[in-house]
Amino acid sequence: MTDTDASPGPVGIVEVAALAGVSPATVSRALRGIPGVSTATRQLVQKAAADLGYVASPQASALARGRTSAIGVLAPWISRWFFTAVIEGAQDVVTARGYDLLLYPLGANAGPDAQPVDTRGLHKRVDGVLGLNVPVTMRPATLKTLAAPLVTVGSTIPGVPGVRVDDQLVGYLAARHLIDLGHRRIAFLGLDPDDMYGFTVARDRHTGYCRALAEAGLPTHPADVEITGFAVEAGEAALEHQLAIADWDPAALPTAIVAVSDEVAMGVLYAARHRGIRVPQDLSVVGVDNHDLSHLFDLTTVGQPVRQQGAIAAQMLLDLIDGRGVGGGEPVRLLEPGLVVRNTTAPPRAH
Amino acid sequence: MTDTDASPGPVGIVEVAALAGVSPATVSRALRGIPGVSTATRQLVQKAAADLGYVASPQASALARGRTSAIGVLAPWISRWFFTAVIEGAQDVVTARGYDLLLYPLGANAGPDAQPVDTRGLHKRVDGVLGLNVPVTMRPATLKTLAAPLVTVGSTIPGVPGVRVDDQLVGYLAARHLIDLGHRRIAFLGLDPDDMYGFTVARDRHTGYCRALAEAGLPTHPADVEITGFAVEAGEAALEHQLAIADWDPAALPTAIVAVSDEVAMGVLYAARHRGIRVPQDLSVVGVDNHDLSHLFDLTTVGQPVRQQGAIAAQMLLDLIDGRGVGGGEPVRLLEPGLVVRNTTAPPRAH
DNA sequence: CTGTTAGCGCCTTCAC
DNA sequence: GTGAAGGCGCTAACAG
Repeated sequence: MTDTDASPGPVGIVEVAALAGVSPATVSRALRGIPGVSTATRQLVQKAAADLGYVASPQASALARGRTSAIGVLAPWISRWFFTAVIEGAQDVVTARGYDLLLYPLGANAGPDAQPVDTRGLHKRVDGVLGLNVPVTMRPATLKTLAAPLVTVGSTIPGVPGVRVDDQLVGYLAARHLIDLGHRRIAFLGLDPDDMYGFTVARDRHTGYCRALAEAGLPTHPADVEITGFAVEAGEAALEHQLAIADWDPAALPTAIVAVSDEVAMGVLYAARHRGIRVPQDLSVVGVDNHDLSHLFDLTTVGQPVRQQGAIAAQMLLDLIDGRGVGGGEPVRLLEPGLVVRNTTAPPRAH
Repeated sequence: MTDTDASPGPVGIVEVAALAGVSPATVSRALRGIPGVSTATRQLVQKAAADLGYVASPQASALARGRTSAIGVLAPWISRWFFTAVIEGAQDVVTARGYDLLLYPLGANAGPDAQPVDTRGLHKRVDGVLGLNVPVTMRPATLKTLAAPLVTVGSTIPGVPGVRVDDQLVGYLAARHLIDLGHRRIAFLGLDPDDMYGFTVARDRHTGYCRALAEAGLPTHPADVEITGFAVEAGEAALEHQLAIADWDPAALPTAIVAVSDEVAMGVLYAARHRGIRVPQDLSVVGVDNHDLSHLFDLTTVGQPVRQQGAIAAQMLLDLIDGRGVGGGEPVRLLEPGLVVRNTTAPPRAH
């Protein structure tokens, strides 16, 4: 395995061709595993390429083939654990197939007054797009001008293939767990700020929560449902707000809380601790995600396979790019969530 | 602002040229803000381009200019908070300058028996590389074949420009804070697994810690320094190990701990809680980073400006790419860490 | 100030 | 099974 190229000039396909004593066309064919090249020639070329340390220019290749060998990740931002975990899952798959991953964080553009994302020309950069909780503001016209296959992870867009966890089941499992423990007044902290992102996630989880309550014959109290988004701070604020509504009497709080994400749950735990509310004795809390750090809080949560969603979505996207439709079935793959019981849930205090 | 292009065929530079009644070359010049185009013509072209929804093909442009307008991020992995925060900081800067960000996680290749990273051809994909805690295994020959400007963040490579926090000062501030509180036996949990990554980070922080102890005339006890890496689990394990060494007698533990990262500190806090060791009454803990979630643990920590490091590094890299050397001075920018006192540190128990 | 002429490096018809 | 020619879409160097 020779690993040096002392050649000063950049090595292109012609250099390899010269060394191997064949034409550039043959080099191209040989190196890409295209049939119609004798085994002997192929090996000869491969050796020459290796000796020279040749790697085809992605730009030139892209220009000639009309393919970029890159896929883009569209996400509101990336510093939330969920997104990076999905990206890692996707990365493995696309890398193995020779694709690069481009980051397109929407940043400020994910907010309520987001500009319609300019996706024109995106298809010139990437062969496909992975949309992580793509905001509603993207849908109207921009998606049409995207002109590249799109697969979503998390929040779903009608008519667009995607991967997500069964969010209604998520909400159901969380609420059901609390009901089974004996709770009868359960809050849901986690509706989306009005149309902020257009996530279907929060709404679906709320729906599942409502179903569990209904099944158990429990009433739903409007004040027990809060709009939070997914951030830690929102969880803190929501518990404070609940306290305020309860006239600062902890005993008047719901006895249990379903948080839309582990981050929100962490915020709730934090606020509870600082208010002297004991978890789980005074208040039970369930999160969602099984965040990498959730075990540090002994947080009971409804886990979802995050990296796996990224991997599956990437696979679907690559298949789409290759013309293979999403493997004959539903366009949206639903994964199963699973309850992870730790220590932030317990039966309610006896009155 | 017309925003539709009903034209079926893809619009290229010639279409725009035709509509504007000029040559492709003029379109190219006008759209890229190159001087030597009359204001009238420029506006004409811009209007035509807008009407057609034209965006130049990055590949074609790259091929013609010999520039990719992309920069690569080389990192062990991305799901650690530090890395994503750095990336976000960098993203803003590069995006504003029209560059894309490519992800090159080293993945399994970051481990002790990592393959020398294959960076040949990387320069064909990107104009520059941002190295986040690039492992030692990359240094030998691979860096030479990189053939593209490199700027590091975090761990430094001799002779390579970079941005990092003053890690010795980090270690010093953490230890000094504990000393000032009255602690006399302070552990350091955080040396790197032997040469695993070749980070300079851990070593430097340890050096600062030693200096603070020496200044205070305190002895350093070898058993009080542990190899952990940067992960949560390592923090848990390290405290368990400390307990084992102390024959499971909490009173025989050091009274304070400097953890190399907030994640390690979180692990320590978790283990302490489960062992009934009270923080900060029985044990003080200081972390490093000021992680987004560290306030949830009331964690005292030595904060560093993470996103800012990403932004500065990106700026340096772009300057390097543009031929402007790193603005006349040290090749490595040192940022100041700052102690953030919360509630995991207190004076030691009186004997 | 603007147009014309050559490529950038590779891939893909077509011939052989 | 292999080679020769043309072009992917844009930009840079030279004219004018």
